[in-house]
Amino acid sequence: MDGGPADMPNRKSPGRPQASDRSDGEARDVLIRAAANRFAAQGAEGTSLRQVAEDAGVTPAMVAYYFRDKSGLLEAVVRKGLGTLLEVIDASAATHEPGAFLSGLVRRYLSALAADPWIPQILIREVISRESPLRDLFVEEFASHAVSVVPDRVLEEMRQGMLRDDLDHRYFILSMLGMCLFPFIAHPVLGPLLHFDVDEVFADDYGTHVLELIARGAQGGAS
Amino acid sequence: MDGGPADMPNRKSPGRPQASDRSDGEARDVLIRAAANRFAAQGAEGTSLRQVAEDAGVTPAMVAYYFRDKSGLLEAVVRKGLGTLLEVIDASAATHEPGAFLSGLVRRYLSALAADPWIPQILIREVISRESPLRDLFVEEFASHAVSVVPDRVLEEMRQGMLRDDLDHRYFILSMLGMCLFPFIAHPVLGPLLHFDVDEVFADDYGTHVLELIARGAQGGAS
DNA sequence: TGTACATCAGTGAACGCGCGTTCACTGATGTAC
DNA sequence: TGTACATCAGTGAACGCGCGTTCACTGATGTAC
Repeated sequence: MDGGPADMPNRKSPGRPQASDRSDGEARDVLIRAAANRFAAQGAEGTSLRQVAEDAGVTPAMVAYYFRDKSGLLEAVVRKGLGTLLEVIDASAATHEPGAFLSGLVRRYLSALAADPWIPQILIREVISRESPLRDLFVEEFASHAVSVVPDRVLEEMRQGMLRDDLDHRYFILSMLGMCLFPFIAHPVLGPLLHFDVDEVFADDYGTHVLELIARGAQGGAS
Repeated sequence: MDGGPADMPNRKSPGRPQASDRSDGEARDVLIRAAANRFAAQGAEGTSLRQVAEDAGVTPAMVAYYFRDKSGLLEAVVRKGLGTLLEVIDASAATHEPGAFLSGLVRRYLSALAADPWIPQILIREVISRESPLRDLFVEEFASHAVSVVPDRVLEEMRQGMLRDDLDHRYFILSMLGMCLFPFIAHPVLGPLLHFDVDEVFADDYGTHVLELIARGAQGGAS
């Protein structure tokens, strides 16, 4: 019955695994992906490291090994999400065609969120609304850069006449962010009720809606 | 030193309290208010019943006494918030002046959220995005009613020519909800960065911004 | 109008479970001589 | 080219703390006779 050292198909066994056993991603990345999905679905406090570890196919002790503790794991997840969003901002800022910044940003933003819906969910639930060390990370690593780029470009589009110059740009940014983020957060409950799904097609259609709303407003001919 | 039965200024003592001791609100209401604030600031899972009880000036056992368990307390908090929002919808729906429904709804909505910022924070974090029994409560007690009223009135305003009839009303509702809710959720982190506060004055100014965005769009003369 | 009793609004100590975290090991891999 | 050793990637059992929850009580209040 004991066919030798290679008769266990499962990976779980003490000692350093053979290099051939290590599947595609390293344990560290697998943990981050598993944690991102769990944290988005259940909240970080509602998720146990045992759950995350089981999803990732490793032992909970691995969290301490790679991330020191649970908060380190959450921080790694958040850093990954913020990195994605920073790329979106910088890619949009690279365009200097007049009036193309805002529309490019909206489309890239929605597309990125549709690809990784855990990003807005975790940012809203674990970072933006909670007072925590992650808040500082968010401000230092992301918001300060975003705030130094986006409002300037919005004001520039106002000066170029692409946007009304009597807009309060702070309110405008708030409403843009709200429009773009909300569908991804509300999707679990409003998706079935309003019949929408968050995928690449939705990102495209909804982006068109948002940009048209900016361009023409929503009011009909009877103004 | 022992001056008799009335020498303890603090309330904590075994036995039923004297009627005169019972301060304004009953313990049940005090617990709901304390829980609403804590849950909004730290999340429900990040809040212990001992914290809530201490804020309310009672014993954690009181949660079981009035609400059976922690989930019952959260449910009571959510019911209270949904009740407030239902009143807002019904008050707005009572107006039958053409075109006044949507603007009235936005203004009342923002005003109600400014008065009780814990409502959007708890709805987003504990109800809307999480799969839980609260989701069903939300759908049955609130969303089904809201969905039976709001889209019809929006479609009516489209027919009356107040709104463009080529709008996708589902996307329109999503973007309106996002614009109205987001500032209250993001306020803890974006408030200091964008210099805004969520109070009655903000509700008024921001409401004007949102309604103008709907009415005219954001685009300048160079369209 | 007294009195006995049920009820009501709460206390406070204790329990047990699940969680994050720790720690002593293990066996494969890379490296110096 | 061997061999000894440090390192690396991971296991798995155990620990202790804090949490939600339970339970036996307590003393004021309302009520029936």
